[in-house]
Amino acid sequence: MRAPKETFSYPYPHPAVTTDVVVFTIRDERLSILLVKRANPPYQGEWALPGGFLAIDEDLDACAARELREETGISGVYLEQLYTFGATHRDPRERVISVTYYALVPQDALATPRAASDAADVGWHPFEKLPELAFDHADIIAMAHQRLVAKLDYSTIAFQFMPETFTLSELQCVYEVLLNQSLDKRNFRKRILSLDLIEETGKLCRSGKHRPAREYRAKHPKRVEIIK
Amino acid sequence: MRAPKETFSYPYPHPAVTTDVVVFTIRDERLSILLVKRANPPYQGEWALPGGFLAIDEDLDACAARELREETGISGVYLEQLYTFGATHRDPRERVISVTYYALVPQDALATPRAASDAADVGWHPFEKLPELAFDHADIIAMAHQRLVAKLDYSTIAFQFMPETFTLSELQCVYEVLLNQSLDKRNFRKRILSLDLIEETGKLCRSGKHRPAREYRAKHPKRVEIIK
DNA sequence: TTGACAAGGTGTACGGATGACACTATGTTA
DNA sequence: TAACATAGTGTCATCCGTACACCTTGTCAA
Repeated sequence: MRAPKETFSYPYPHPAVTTDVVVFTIRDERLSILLVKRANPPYQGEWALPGGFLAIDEDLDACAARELREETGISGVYLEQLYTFGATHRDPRERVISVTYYALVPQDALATPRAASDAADVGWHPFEKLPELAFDHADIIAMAHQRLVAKLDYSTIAFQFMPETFTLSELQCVYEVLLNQSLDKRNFRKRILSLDLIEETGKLCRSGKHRPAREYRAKHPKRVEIIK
Repeated sequence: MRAPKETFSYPYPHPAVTTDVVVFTIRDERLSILLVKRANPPYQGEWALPGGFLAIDEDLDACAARELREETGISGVYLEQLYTFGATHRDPRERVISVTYYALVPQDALATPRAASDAADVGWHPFEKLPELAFDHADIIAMAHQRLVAKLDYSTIAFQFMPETFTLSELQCVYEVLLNQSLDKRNFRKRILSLDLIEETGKLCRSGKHRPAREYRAKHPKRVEIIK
């Protein structure tokens, strides 16, 4: 991918620029984060966020999307710039500025992510018990989580965790996991339906030995609306 | 400042990294932004945001604060990272990633800013009638304004526009300018005082031929609290 | 001295939104 | 056909946001 044949010179020192992505999903009713095990130094063998160096002719958003796709096989998901981390010694190799993003992956996404060449392993880790992380990636995750929870309050960002169709109970479960508290079923339904942003598909969702639930879909699945 | 004696070489191309700062204040009951007129190409003679290149051993926040101080003489003000702009051809010279910040300057700050060596001029411009701007700086300002207005709703960020002591009418005026609408005096006072984040100094503020107003100060002037 | 001026400072009542709360409905399975 | 497990539904009390008008007080000029 990066095969040096020449060198690139500048009259002033330049930092390297990377993008790193905090990928959230909800698995088994737990908020989880996708991590890759580093195959090479520094921090060889430790878990880190997917990410990598910006190509010189590539937009930042494109770089984040590409790294995500290359390192985990995930694409087409919600991706938003988070913050830029640039402390002077956050990478022992050279000065590195990391433009960080966060991504939200729907629950069902059959994303058993595959490891890329420069990763020894890839896997989902529950947010509540993350391993030790390389670089300042624990700080990045903390900020991403903060942003995600804040956005629950004033946007429909949680819909990005849902598959194309879903039931109200499933949606409520996502909110409960993210907020880490249980919600009243009637109030929850009242509030969500009053937004007028989801509609019934007309189908029922059968699962288990009990009454089937109505199936819904987002009217604009890709859109994150600001509410209230 | 940047006197090249040698060159710096890397096995892969590196972008340049800059910080740019959107400096807001309120002057004459108008939201205003500090711009510098560029003394050198590209965009020579056009207005731009204060900012400049990141030193290789300098933190991002420090770079923004330094550029602000060097180019305008302003320091010690509220400064927060906004967003990172990195479109591939936003600077004609080379690939440049701009980590942008916004700053809030108190009303009274006797900041008649002084022009630095690489600026032909420095001055405040009303947000409502900005000149043509260099690079993608108009986009940066638009995003900063959006962030600022959003934060009014759920934080005490507006206090950062106030001098050390101020009256409730002055504070209300700041909110009215930022929200671009008039507010009810009683409701405004009720809401602000109920936060319990400002206190009376005990002094009165005389100005004009009318009843003097009580003077207040923020209990924690440097802190921006999240409210509600 | 006094009266006009101009902004400072104060309370109440209404309506909508939010939060608490419990039972019936329906498909599955044994 | 009965037990089970989740789906689905409405009301009432409380709180919060908003609308609204008059008295107070220092200044200044007549």
